[in-house]
Parts: sequence; C-alpha cells; structure tokens
Amino acid sequence: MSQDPEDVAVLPPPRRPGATSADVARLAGVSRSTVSHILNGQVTRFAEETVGRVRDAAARLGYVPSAAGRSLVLGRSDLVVLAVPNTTLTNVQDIIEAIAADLDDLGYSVVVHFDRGGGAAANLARLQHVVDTLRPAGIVDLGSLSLRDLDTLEEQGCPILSPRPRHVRGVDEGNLAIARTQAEHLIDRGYTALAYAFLVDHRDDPFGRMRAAVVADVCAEAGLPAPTAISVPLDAAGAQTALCDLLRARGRPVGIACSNDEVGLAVSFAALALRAAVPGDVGVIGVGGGSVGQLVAPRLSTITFDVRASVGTIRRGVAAARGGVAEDDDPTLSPEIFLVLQGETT
Amino acid sequence: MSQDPEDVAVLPPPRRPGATSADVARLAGVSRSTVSHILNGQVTRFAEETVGRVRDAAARLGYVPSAAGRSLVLGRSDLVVLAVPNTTLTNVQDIIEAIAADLDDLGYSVVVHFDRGGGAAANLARLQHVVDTLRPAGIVDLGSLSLRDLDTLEEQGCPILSPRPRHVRGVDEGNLAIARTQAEHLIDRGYTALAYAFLVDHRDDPFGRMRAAVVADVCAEAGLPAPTAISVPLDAAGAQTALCDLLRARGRPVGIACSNDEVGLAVSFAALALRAAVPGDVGVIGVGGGSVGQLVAPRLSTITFDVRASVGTIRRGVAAARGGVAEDDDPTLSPEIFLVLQGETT
DNA sequence: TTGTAAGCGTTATCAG
DNA sequence: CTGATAACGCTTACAA
Repeated sequence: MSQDPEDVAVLPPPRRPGATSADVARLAGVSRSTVSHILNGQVTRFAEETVGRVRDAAARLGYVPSAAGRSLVLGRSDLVVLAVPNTTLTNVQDIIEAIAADLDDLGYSVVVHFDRGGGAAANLARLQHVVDTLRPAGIVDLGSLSLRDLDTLEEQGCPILSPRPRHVRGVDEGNLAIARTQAEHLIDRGYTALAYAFLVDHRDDPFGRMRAAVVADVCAEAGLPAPTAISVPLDAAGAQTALCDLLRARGRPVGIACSNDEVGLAVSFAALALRAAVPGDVGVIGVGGGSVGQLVAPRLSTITFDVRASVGTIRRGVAAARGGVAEDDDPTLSPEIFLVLQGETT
Repeated sequence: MSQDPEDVAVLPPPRRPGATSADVARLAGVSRSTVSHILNGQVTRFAEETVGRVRDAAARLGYVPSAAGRSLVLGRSDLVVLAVPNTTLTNVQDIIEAIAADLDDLGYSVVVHFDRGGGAAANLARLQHVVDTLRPAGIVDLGSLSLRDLDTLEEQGCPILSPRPRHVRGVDEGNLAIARTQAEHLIDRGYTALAYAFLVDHRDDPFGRMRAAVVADVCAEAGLPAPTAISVPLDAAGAQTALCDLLRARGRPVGIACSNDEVGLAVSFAALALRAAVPGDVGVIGVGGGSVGQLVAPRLSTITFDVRASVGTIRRGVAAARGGVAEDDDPTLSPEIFLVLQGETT
C-alpha cells in the first residue's frame, strides 16, 4: 500500500528478465524498428554511432529477443524437431548430442521426438501435432519416417534437414550397406549358414526388419539357405535359450548378424556359455562400433559407423535450407562410412 | 484476372496448414474469443450447440493453435528445457526418453541442452540464453546445474521441475549414495585398498569428482588409506596401462569403484588380461546397471539405478508447477533406489 | 538514416 | 452466454 512516488519511478530500471526491444529503443533513443534492423545484422547504412548506442543498450539491459514474437511474425520458429526412431542402433545418445551441438551453433534449439509404442500411425500423428504447433525451422529424421511422411511434412512447409534416404526395394541405403556388409563378412569368414539376431522387446524396429531382409537377399545371391531369425533378450539366460534353439535348428557352424552391439555381446557370451567355439562354431558380428564391444574378450566384430560424417550431412542440409539453395551434389551417405571392425568373434 | 465471385468463396476451403482461430470462428459463425474459450476447456456455460459447432469446425480445418501466439500472450512457452550434464552416467538415453514421454503426455515438448566443452560458465551462459529466448515452462536438470544456478533460474521465473538435490558438503544425495554404496560394498567384500576409476576424456565430470571424494571419505571413516584415482580410457590397451600403474602403486588386492559400467568393464577385462584374479586381486564395481555388464563373463558388479522412480519425481514436479502447488512432501530421491547388483567382479 | 504503422495468432478482460 | 477489444514482442514494408 505504499504510495511513495519513488516506487513507481524505481520500477522500470534495468532488470534482466523481460527487456523488450521497446526498452532497448527507449534507452538508445531510437525506434523499435531501428533496434530490430540493427540487431538483425542490417548494420550497413546505419550511423555508426547509432549502431553503437543500440548495441550498448541491448547489452546493458541483457536484451534477448523473444522467440515467441519472432516466430509469430516469421511464421516459423528457431526450433528443429529431431525424430528418433525406435531403433536398435546403439549410438543414439552420441548422435543426438552431435546434432544438438551443431544446430546450437547455428542458433537453433533441438526438440526431441521419440517414437513410442502405439504404431507408426500414432507416432506420425504425434509428430504432426508437434510440427503444427511449433512450426519448426526443420526436421531431422533419424529413421523414424517413411519417404511418404517426409514428403508430406515438406509439402506442409517444414524443411527436411536430414538427407532423404534413397530406398531400394523398401530398404534405405544405410541399412542396406550395414546388413550387406555384415552378411558378406560372415560369408567371407567361411560361414555358410547365417542367422539374423533381433533385439527382442523393441516392438517396432523397422531397421531390424530391413536388415534381416537384406541378409536374406545376400544369402540368396550366394546360393546359401535362407537365414534364420532369432530374438535375443538382453539377459544371459534368455540369450542362451535363443541361441540354443538356433543351434539345434541350424547346427554348427553358424554366422550371426546382430541388430546391434549389445545383441552381439549377448550372443557371443551365450555361445561361450554353451561351450560353443567363438569363432568357429558361432561367428558373431554386431553394428555400432561402440567401445564396449572392444573392451571385452573376445572382442566383438562389428560394423563401425561414422557419426560425425552423417552429422555433417545434416549440417549441410541446414545450410541449404537457410540459404534457400537446393541441396547440392551428393546428400547421400557414402557407403564407405560403414566399415568392418574386425574383432575376435568372426 | 478472373473475377468470378466463386473464386473468393472457394478460397477458404479446408486446407490443413495454417488454419487460425479466426478461420475456425468464421466457419463456426462465432468470434475468435469464443473459439479460444471453448477450445481451452471453458466448455461450461456455453451453449451445447455452439460448443459442437466450434469443435466441429476446428476438426474440419485441422486447426492447431500456434505455439508462438500462445507463448507470446502467456509469457511462457510449452517447452521444457532438459539440461544434460557431461556425466559418465550410462543411462542418459533412457532417461531422456522417459522424461520426454512423460512431458509429452502432459503436452510439453522437450528441448535438449547438452553441456559442452568450455567450462561451466559457458554452459550456463548458453542455457541462460535458451531460457531467455524460449521462456520455457520449466527446466529439468539432470545434474548440470549447481544449486546457485537453479536458484537464479527460478528467480527469473523459470520453474525447476527436477527435484533440487540436497547437497551435503558439495555432494548431492544421489552421487553420495552411489559412491558410498560402491565403497562400502568393496570394503564388505574384503578390500582394504581402494581406488576410484574416472573415465578419461570427459573433460568436466562433476559427478566423478564428487564420487571420488565420497569414496575417500568412506575410506577415512573406515580407517583405510586414501583411495588412488586413475583415469581409464575406453580401449583395452589404455585401460591395461592405467590398471598396471595402479597395481604397481597399490599392490594387490585392490577394490576399484568405477564411474560407470563401461569403465567397470574396461577395468575388469584389463585385469584379466594382466593375469590378475577377478575378483581376488582386483575387485570391480560400476554404476548404471545396464544390461551389457550382465551379459559378459565375468558379470560386472554394479549399482542399479531406477530410472522410472526418478522420472516419477520429475512428473510430480511438473504437476506441482502447473497446479501452482508448493512441492509437497518429499521430493528427494529416496536413497534405497540405489542397489548393489552383485555380479562376479567383487 | 530513421520512424510509423500494420499485423502475426493467441488469450484476458470486460462489456453486452 | 457471447463478442469486442486490447495487449503480448517482434519484423517489415513504406513513409519521411
């Protein structure tokens, strides 16, 4: 209830939170538009002294433009939605981190969107809602979306920043390369009976299904019998059961392509526990190239994957979207970024 | 230019992208404010028929309120910033996913903010900028921020959704419990010489430092010599070198508390490679309870950590922040969520 | 070189 | 029960 006039006079002094462009304008003795122009790089053709005053005032007030206001008038935000699939790829954390760092440098914030149970349609619907609401500057898809989905999104004015995978018979190049490399490696090492090991419990794993199909193709090409699919849980007992069934069905030796490194470890140690020779009776190759596989004995053979290379592709996508430049040259993942890391399990 | 009046009548037909509340209002034959009220649950005291018409129109147009507009008028967005530390905790991916799912259900989107090199101050500055720009509905801190930082942020009107860790001599309860459990377990198993194994290369790992300090405290309490700190890289050769040095300095047996499960694996397999007995000459315990540690032989002893429990705490924080209710009862991580998972390395 | 004014889509307040 | 109207903070023609 104090009616001291000073209360009123004291209220609007430099307070960090919530300084608006109007405040900056007032302090600098210019208009809001001038502030906006100058702070958005339209520095040329403004009196040097004005630029100084504005920048100074902004700094003094700790002025940060509100994303809301910006987004409203621009029609899109400075957010990028990262669509993360329910995949068995091991590196997701690193990938997210790398992408976030990259986009952060460019002034974007990353909104994560994980696939969840409920099926592809439900996940797409959730994504769509996020896109409608947030009007993001773009989407980076880690494999959650089909080409159709990507097209739809793009038609709605939401740029796709990740490279559009080139599908061959429903399998994108990356998974094709991975699975083919796995299968060929196993065959090279002398295995004539192959199997594909899914990670159990990941209810929807499109990547896994694609890769299993590719392994089957490679077998067919090589005149080998079709691979057996097994589901491996990430516990020792369950893995042993799964492997036991496989050995009973296919005999030995058998080469097993695994959906990721953890499954690879589960399989190789299960084999050892069952007194099978690794390699020899059982050959195992994973995907991911994470460190764990290389720490244990026997070291896991695996497919390495250059995170930074694929992230670089995305960075280029962003640049393209900003500059309005059409995606130039080759936005494809070059196949040679998938390499066999020879361990002791094949 | 065609002047067919139908052109005008035909223009506003149901087009998905960019329907505004004005469009809905027009189609429903009401005003924008009515639309807003009804769509925000103020259904009571509106003519049932009006409610129907509005909902119908909204559905028909695929109307989704713009986050930008909302944020602008509300002064805060429906985003939640997730501050992720540069920690050695293994589960980060799962934690992020769980939190994102939780917040998604509540209508929030998650913006990830990873700590990066450059020091705590730089990271805080980046975070601060994000907060200023986005005016998020809240922050979930996974351990990146100090109590001071949290207070500052909250003063600026950004609710802290994660439980504020209770620090005892600079160490929060969680890390205290983890490290203490590790140390006491090793001592229980008969080790009288202890060591703490950091993950090398994680330039800033506040968690690791805290835990090493706690292990030292426990040693002191038990009248044991101070633990030795070692830095373990995630490759076999490097880990062997590090362990070799340790054994030379401390002799055998030695019990090693590791900053995470991967380091634990590196240490145990390095010990085996050096022909040390595990357990016996070398005891190893990790943190994380991830599946990998339990897949290999010898199974890693570790500290398990109930992700869902801690996420539940955050959910309660959100509820509190929305309801405006003061955080009730006990927002603390109950200590008993950290349990020893007895493997074969201690 | 700088200022004026309009409008982005939403919500809150208050009047009818 | 419903509707004007006024912000919210920003950008951007266009005018001076």
